[in-house]
Amino acid sequence: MEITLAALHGRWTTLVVRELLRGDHSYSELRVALPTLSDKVLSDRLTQLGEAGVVERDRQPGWPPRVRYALTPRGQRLGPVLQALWDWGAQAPREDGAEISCGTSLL
Amino acid sequence: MEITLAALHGRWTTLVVRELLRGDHSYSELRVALPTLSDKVLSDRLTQLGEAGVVERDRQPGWPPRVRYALTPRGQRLGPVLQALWDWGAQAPREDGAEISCGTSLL
DNA sequence: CTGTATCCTGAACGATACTG
DNA sequence: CAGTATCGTTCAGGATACAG
Repeated sequence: MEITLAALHGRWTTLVVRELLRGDHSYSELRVALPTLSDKVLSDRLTQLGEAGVVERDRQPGWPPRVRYALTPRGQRLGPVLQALWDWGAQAPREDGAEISCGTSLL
Repeated sequence: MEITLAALHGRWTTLVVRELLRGDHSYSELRVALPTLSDKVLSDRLTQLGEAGVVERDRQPGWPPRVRYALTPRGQRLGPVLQALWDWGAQAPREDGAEISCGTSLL
């Protein structure tokens, strides 16, 4: 559990993972999708996630430089985890019973 | 999802919740079960979790003061969430396939 | 017993500017 | 395009002492 929390450490990490769950992205695509993150933080998170074995960096030769970020198999398995986080947050306001009916997905 | 992460905010929050998933506890029982937390942090987490509607504080009259902390129904529903975090962390080291066979539980 | 008050440190965050 | 460097701010966390 500590491992997971360490991998997801940081306020924005889950958002980055969520974005990559939809498919791989370039750096600028991530920047557009997550405008609240500064360059530094986005870079930090990508590095951290790389070290955690969650994302893979694919640098393509040529000019201009193109880099694609994709989830590793291990990263893909974070899908259910994020879904669990999402679900609890979505149903949390209700005291008990009577959950939100539709099967909302985070994707 | 932000709601969930806000509720679980802090390095030690999940450990407090995990402890309370086993049943309600007094303050001193929590302190013994979680020796790594300073008084301040434990108090902070309990207050935060109270405001998040996850734990309930039950102050009993008389002397010496006795207080019991218990999860609300909403807090109980964090069980599967923590389990998801636990599971990912437990299987993460393996690249793919061949998971840890036993159905380890965090409780 | 059950906490709160205070002070301190280190880490995350955010903005901006700059490099390969 | 894809980042890194630097700097200042903010905030969680740890230790200790004190209070209801």
